[in-house]
Amino acid sequence: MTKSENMIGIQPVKPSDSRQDMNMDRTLRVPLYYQLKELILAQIEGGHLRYGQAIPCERELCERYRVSRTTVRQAIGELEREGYLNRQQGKGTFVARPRIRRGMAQLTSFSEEVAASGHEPGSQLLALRHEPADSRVASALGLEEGVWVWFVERLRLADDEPIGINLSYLRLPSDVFLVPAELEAEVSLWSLLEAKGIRLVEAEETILAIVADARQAELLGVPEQSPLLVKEGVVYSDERVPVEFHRVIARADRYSYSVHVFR
Amino acid sequence: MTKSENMIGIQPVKPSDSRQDMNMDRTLRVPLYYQLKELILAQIEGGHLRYGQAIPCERELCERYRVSRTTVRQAIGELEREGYLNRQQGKGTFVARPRIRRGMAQLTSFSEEVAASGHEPGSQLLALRHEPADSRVASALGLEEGVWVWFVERLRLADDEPIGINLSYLRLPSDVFLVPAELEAEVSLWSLLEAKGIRLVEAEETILAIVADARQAELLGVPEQSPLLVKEGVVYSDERVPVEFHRVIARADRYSYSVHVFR
DNA sequence: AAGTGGTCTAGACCACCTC
DNA sequence: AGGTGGTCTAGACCACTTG
Repeated sequence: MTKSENMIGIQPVKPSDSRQDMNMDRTLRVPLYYQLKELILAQIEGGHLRYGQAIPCERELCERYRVSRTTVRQAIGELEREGYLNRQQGKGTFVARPRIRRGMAQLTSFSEEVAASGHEPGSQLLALRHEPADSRVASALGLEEGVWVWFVERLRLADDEPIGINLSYLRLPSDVFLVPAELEAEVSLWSLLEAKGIRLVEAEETILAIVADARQAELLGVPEQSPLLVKEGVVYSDERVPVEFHRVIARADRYSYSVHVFR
Repeated sequence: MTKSENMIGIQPVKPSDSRQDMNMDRTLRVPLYYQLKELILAQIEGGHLRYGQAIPCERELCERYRVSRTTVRQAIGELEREGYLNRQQGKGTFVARPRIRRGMAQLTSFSEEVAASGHEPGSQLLALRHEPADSRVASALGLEEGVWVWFVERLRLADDEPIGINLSYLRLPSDVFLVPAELEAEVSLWSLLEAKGIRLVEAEETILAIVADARQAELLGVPEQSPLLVKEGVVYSDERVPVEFHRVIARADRYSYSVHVFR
C-alpha cells in the first residue's frame, strides 16, 4: 500500500513511484519546517488542496518527508495561525475557507492606499516647520508641551486631483532633519522615514466626519459645507514609541476607509 | 531538592531559599506549557517583570520548572505572538513594551461600542421584514438576487438620544426566524443571533461620510445637510460565510470610529 | 569561548472522534 | 479499537551575539 505521488506533493518529472521524502533539501539553510510549510501552501494556493479537504495526517507527513513530528507540527501550526488550515483534535487537519483579506487591518500610507486603488498618488508640500508642540499634539504623542516637533502639511493628490489635506506632527530623533526637497521628491513620508531608520508599525486611528470650512473647500476644490472624512491617528515605531500624529482631511466623495476586523 | 517558591515567581510567604520547580501542577488537566505561560504572564502584568527586562533563559526555565525545553518554548512562543515578549537570537527574551490596545481591531457591535464609551445603549425598531434581496444586497452577501433575506431597521440610541440609524440585511438559515418582540427585548442583534447559534467573527468594513437627507435628519434630530458618518460592512460567521450586510448612519457630532492597525 | 534562541530527532502517553 | 491531533521528554546541533 501507500503508492505513488498524488499525495500532497508536486508531480514527479520522471514518474518515479517511491513516495516519501523528496522536495526536502537538507543541505540548504532553509529550515525543514519552512520548506514543508511552503510545500503545503503551494498545494493550497495551487488548488490541489481545496477548502474543506483533509491534508495527510501528521504521522504520514513525517514518513513522507522523513522529518520528525515536531517539525511537521511547526509547519502546520504556523499555517493554522495564518488562517490556511484548521486543526481538529481526533478528526484531522483541513484546508480553511480563504480569508476575506489576508492579514489583519493593515497599516498603510496614504500613497499606498491611493496606488492600491489604481490611481497615481501625488503630493504638494504646503508647509514644513520645526516648532514647539502645542498641548493637543503633545498629549497625542505623549510629550511635554513645548517639545520641538516637525510639522508637515501636504495636499494629497490622486491622478493630479486634490483629494485630501494631510497634517503630520512628528517626534524625530534630534539628528534627523526634514528638508523640503526630500519631501517634494518622495511622495511617501513614511518611506522617507524608513530610509532614515524609522520604522512605523502600529497605529491607533479614529475616523470622523466634518463639513468643509473655507480653506479646506478651496484646497480640495469642493463647495463649503461639503462633507469631509477625517482620519486622525497616532503612529508608533517598532519600539512602540509614538512617532507621528496625523490628520488626513479627505473629500468624502472620493475617499472612504476600509478595515478588516476580527472578533 | 526542588523546594518552594521565589523563582521567577511570587514572593515567598515563608522565606525559603531554593529556586526551581513548584507552581507546576502535574496532576491537573491544565497543560504544563499553559501553566508556565500564565505564570510568566502574571509576572509581567503584576509588574514584577518590566518592559525591556530579560526573562530567564530557556534552559534555566527548564531547570526551574522541571520541564523540557519544548514545553518552555511553547509557552514563550505563544507569549511572543501575543505581544508580551520579544525573542532575540543570541541575546535573550525580553518583556515587550505593552501594546496600545491588546488584540487586533476588534469586531464589536454597536451596543458594545456605546456601552464601552460609557453610555446606555438603546434601540427602537423601525422595520422588520423578510424580503427578496435586491442586487446591491445580494452582491454584498454573495447571493443570487431575489434570495430571501431579513431586513432590520433600527434607530440606535445612547442615553435615549438618537445617534444612529442601523440597517441590517441578514441571510439566515431557513429555520431561524426573527420576531419584533425579540428584537425589542434584546438591544443587541448579534447576541440574539448568538443565542440562535450564529457566531459572527469577522467583518470587512468601510467608513464614509455623507450629508443628511430629510428623513435621516428627522430621525437623528439634526439639521438637513449635517455631516453623517456611515459605516458599511459585511459580517462573516465562524465558517467565513457572509451573514450580514449592514449600514450604520450616525451623527458625526456624536460618533467616530476607532481602529488599531498593524503594519 | 560561552551563552542565547532556532531547529530537529525519536520516541511516549493523553484526549478526542468515529466506527 | 484505531486514528487523529495535543502534550511532553531528553537529548542534539546550528546560528547569532557578546566578551
